[in-house]
Amino acid sequence: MPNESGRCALLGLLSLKPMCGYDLRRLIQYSIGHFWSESFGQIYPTLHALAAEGLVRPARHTATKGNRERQVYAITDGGRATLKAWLPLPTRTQTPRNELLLKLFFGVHAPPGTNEAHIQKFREDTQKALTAYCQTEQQLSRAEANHPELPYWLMTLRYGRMVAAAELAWIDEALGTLQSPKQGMEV
Amino acid sequence: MPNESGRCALLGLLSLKPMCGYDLRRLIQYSIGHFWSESFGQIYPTLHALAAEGLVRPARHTATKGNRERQVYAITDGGRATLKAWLPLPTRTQTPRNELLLKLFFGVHAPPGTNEAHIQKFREDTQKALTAYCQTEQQLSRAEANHPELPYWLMTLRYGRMVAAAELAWIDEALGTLQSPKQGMEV
DNA sequence: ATTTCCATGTAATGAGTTACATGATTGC
DNA sequence: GCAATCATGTAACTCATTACATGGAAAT
Repeated sequence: MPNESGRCALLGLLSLKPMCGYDLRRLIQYSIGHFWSESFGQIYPTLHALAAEGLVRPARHTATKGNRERQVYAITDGGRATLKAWLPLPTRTQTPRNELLLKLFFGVHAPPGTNEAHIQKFREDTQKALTAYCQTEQQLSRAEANHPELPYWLMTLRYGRMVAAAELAWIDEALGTLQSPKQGMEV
Repeated sequence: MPNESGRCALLGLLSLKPMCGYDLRRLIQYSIGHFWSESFGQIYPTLHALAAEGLVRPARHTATKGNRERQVYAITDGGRATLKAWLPLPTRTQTPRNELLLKLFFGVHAPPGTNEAHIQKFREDTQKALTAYCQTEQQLSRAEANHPELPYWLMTLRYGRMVAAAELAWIDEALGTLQSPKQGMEV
């Protein structure tokens, strides 16, 4: 099967409750958005494919609140089995692509202030992300206090939090280095 | 121009010295491999395109040591200008895709031991990466002690090092959580 | 003898985003 | 009245890996 992880991301979320494509998109951004993303262009065709294979099943076809009709999908037993079978498979790590580090690597050729500006932008983004992680942790801990999956969800949030903290520490160090590049970085 | 960063990665490396596609591939893995990668399928066509635009220029066409002939490319003034113009452009962050965190997020459905095994594998990989960063830092600091770009190179290595250290800390915490999921993670 | 490394290139395949088309409803 | 949100879907396009084809030379 091609793109097994994308399919199983949808299956995993549908194991929580039946949803339509639009719901899935929103939930993805809120829940697993900091380490996974799917666009509409992926979600809708994938849902059709999953339905064709019997891993999800079209549920009610409601026109909630007079809006355009929503096609809700529910996971099937086959879908749950597929999810369970996928979890133990070895994870493949994606080839990294960090444009900030790439530009910094060639930073000697950049006009004055360029590198600093990129890092400052990165600091803002990282700070925002860190704040979001903390907020989500608290909201989730309260709203889903007794949910059996809560510890797993918090684990992934902790990852984001700890990496973001490390990035902020690096940012300060890097800005210091750029002020006096001759000194380099002591090991 | 499509794929500007991939092109500029090659231009940046060619600004160090003229190289053939094979050299570039090797140097990419050694120098920027922990945050950027290019496959042969990208490198060779890109080199042709860059040559057609006059950003690189085919240099000697030698059959070094009796091997198959190597097509060496050198960066041109136009290529240097393109690189310089690209550096200040805003960096775009790639959509993250971390299969380990995805599987952990749905970890409640996994057979016993699955999550632990994934994290253990991640620990080994991260430990190896950390060791590699430290080695490269030392080698580079000695071999290129007076190179004006050394501080920039070390900066990117530091990033890898600090993030890897944070990941190792998270790993230990996460393994602890998996032993007693009821306790969750205190904030 | 056989594997590994050097060296270049193309074709097939797979992802995955963005833009577009459509249209109702809700809030400002 | 207008923008934003809800809702689904397709088409075009970009990006990138993998596999394949070729073949000499060096190392084991």
